[in-house]
Amino acid sequence: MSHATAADRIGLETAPDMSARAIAYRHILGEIRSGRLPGGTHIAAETVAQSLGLSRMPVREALRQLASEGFVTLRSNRGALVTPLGAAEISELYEMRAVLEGLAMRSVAERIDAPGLSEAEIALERLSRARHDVDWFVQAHDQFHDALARYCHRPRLVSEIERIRSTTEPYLRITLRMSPTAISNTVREHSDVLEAVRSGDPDRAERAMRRHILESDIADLLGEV
Amino acid sequence: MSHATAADRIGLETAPDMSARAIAYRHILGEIRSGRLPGGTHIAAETVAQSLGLSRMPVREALRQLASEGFVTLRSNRGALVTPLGAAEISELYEMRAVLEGLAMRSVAERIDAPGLSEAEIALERLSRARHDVDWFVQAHDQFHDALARYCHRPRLVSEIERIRSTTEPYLRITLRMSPTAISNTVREHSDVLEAVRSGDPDRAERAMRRHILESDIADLLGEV
DNA sequence: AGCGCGAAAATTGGATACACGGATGTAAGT
DNA sequence: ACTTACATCCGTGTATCCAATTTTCGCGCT
Repeated sequence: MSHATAADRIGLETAPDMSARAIAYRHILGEIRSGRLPGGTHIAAETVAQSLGLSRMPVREALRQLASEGFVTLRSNRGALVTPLGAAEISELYEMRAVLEGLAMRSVAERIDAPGLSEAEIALERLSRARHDVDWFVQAHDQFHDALARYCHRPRLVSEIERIRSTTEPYLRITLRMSPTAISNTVREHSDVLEAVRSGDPDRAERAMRRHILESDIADLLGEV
Repeated sequence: MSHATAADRIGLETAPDMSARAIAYRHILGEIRSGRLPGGTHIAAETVAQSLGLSRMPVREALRQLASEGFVTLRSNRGALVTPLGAAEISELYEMRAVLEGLAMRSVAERIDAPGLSEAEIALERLSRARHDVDWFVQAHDQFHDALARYCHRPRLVSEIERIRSTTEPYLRITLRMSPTAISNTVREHSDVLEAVRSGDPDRAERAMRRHILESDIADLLGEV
């Protein structure tokens, strides 16, 4: 594995001694999240195996895992397919993330400390510098949400939220490329959420996050892809 | 495959032409959900393969899938382990299910029709006949929740709810065996939920389901396992 | 007798090989 | 010329085989 894979480019750290399955998993997931493999694309296990220099087996297992996480769809005897999401499914995923991340903010509001708040503020700062850079925006956006969510002390909840956010990421990128002005409005939305969390009131923090995810400008635009 | 596997006993339908991977998946999941494989149990791929009359490969893929769904934990080069859940993790899963199933009830309240309501009533009727039969209770309980959830028209939300409920099922069984009287109280709780859904008010339906899952007698008992 | 080191056995991860099923292209018949 | 049936090919699903790592058991040492 000398050449850089897609995983490197989206910030997934790459350990030197990774299992072949993990290599395949990160590579394919990176290609999907970045949008280089659009919904509906057929993924041939053999092709991926050859381009990564390993056999079909770990690739198969990676695809199986990606399928159970919803990133790809397996049709029996017909291989894998990047799961295409329609407008209804995207809004379904946004609704799920809204209630889960709202739940997380309840305990985050009660637990977060100074380092956590300043990490969120740093991410917010980076968000405001994103301008028209989609990669920069997505990374800062993830950093903001992750920084807060981590403080809920609920590992399964956190990884579920991250999974859902990853699933909709390619469509977020498309939306941002089509409507670059949407980026600027989000800084205010996120600072409202941060303010609600800082207040320490669980109900207010939950409401703020739910509202942010469901009623943001971007959420409105996403349905139109 | 002549002998009955665990999957048969918990109501997973068994198609005659199932892939070896699907057979292994259903078998292991059935053993875990039923509680015959308690948390912490080591699952040897070779053993499972032999007892089902197939090779290790499809078993490995089944374990990989179960791992990505949280039922088992894989430690590299050290095989699979039935994921043991502590009190904190169980209540985390209950919280997640509460907000997700609450979300589902919002659109269920607006969409459900006469057949849906009567299916839920039939399940409620069966619940009231469960008495001390844990298997009967779990099946009727699943039927009630699934009958309602299906009407939200959000397939990912539904399967996520079912996955979480499956994950906590073995601990529910333990709790019920220890406190058989808990069963009788649940009929009233569920009929309250049904009433809220029948009212057609999304806010009321969501609140009722959230409250039911988080504050039921059983939820209180689960932490004590 | 207890602890530690080392070798053997078992088990997992990965690769190669084989069988089955679906898809495509060609040829024959209408 | 168009449709249909058959054969071939490509790709997936499963099994067997090999390598590597972990675990266990036995032996020697303190």
